[in-house]
Amino acid sequence: MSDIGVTVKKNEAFSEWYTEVVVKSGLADYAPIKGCMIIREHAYAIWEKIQGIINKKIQATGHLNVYFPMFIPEGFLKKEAEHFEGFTPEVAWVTHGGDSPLEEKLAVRPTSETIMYATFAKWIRSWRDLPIKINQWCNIVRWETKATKLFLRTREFLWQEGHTAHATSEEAEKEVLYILGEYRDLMENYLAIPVLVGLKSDSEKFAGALYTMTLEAMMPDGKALQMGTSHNLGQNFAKVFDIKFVGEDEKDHQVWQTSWGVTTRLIGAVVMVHGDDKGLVLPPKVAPIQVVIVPIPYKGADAEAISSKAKEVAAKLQARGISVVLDERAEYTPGWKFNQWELKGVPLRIEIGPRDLKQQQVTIARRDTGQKIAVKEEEIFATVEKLFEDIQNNLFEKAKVALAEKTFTVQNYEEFKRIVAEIGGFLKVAWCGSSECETKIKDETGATIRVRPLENEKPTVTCIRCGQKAKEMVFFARSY
RNA sequence: GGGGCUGUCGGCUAGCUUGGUCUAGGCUUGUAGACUUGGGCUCUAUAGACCCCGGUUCAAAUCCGGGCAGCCCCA
Repeated sequence: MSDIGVTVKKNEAFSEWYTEVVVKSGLADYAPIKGCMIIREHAYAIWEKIQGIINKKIQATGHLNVYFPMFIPEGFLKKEAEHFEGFTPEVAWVTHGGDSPLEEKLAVRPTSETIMYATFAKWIRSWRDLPIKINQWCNIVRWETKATKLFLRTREFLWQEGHTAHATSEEAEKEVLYILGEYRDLMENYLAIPVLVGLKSDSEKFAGALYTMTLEAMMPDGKALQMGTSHNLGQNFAKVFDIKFVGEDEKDHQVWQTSWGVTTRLIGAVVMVHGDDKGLVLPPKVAPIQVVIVPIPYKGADAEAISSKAKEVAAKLQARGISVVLDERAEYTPGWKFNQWELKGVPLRIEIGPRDLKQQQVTIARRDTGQKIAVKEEEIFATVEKLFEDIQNNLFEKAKVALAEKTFTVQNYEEFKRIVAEIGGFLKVAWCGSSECETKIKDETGATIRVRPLENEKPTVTCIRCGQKAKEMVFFARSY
């Protein structure tokens, strides 16, 4: 284990800073397989927090967890042409069992629509079987050929994928928006990361979907990060997998479907958005360890009394549902511990030393601001709760400011190019709606349409690229 | 997709340009002990490395080729 802290500054060498923080804080490690990562204890604990939040949300609305095989027969993938075309370049194939070649090669799932929907066709016969609302937590393999980056782009990652089938188009549409709303709540109110929400353009939508809704965040280096997607699949898969039911009208109908997911990439976003030169900064709502208590047992001080006070405080906080670590390791100095827990992003640190004991108080330090305050013993819990709220809000507010600072409205293509090249960020522009302009802008600047916002305002100017009549205002950015 | 850079103890690195006292040095870390503890204490002892394959050469960490891996920049 390396115990040396972060050696580069976030605003000087962002990419290296990110890698250092991820590795040194114990979130992840490089795996001995190219493009793959080891998700370590700390990151997995954050992932479990995210799982808890999502499970609670979706289970409250009748979605249940399942598990489907990770192998998908080639024939399944091929059924929906656009889907197959979209995913086949990065599918990992299983071709042999032991030494014997398989009759039909198997894809290691790049996503599970096809294997699930082949099964839906068996499960669904009547309108009474609908809706189907399932979700699975699993790993996904997409054999990236581009440079990989811890959490943001790896060949294998973890996600949840929700899949639903409905009797009507309206129901499916409602589901897509419902999930979008819950994702937004997760990202903004738990991860403290503001997002732009809206539609993907046709060239960026999910392969096989009618349309894709997306949530996009802005990273400090000016690149956008797709945080989650919710797809309306329409009847595209229902047609090819023949998923039909007899309706109340006694006629055959095809189902309407949705799928939606978020991945471990969210953890990378938290690192990038909130982290600082000392390491991680975790929002209290998703911090696996919310409070660390560091006793300061001076020589000659009553170490026994300090230790028992620390235990007492820890127990009281734990009893109220707060996740606490009491760091009584004698072999490390307090200063060393401060640095280590700061690297790991623990939101609050409570110091208890002789001075505190004498005055029946503790010292509480905030991770986000570094501010230290003395708190009377009887006020510890209330103060901790209050500080959690403050930190959670502070992180979100800071991220909102950062997003606003990196959002530009431009009407001139030269200025557009300059901002993309020099600053990055989201560029709000008028767009004619043609994929030609979209492609040209991508080729000329590297920026793509990240979001077509839901609450669309009518453009008052012409298309940024072609100067023709504009259809809508969209957000361009370069992205991860 | 294109270009560039880099691989040395667990981590960070010196050495490489100009092959030879390199028997590979330092810091950090690990282990044992002592001393300490309000911001990465100090001391002692000890452990630990030239990415892999091939080539050139009397001689390779150093030069050449290939592989693998990582990073950066551009699209």
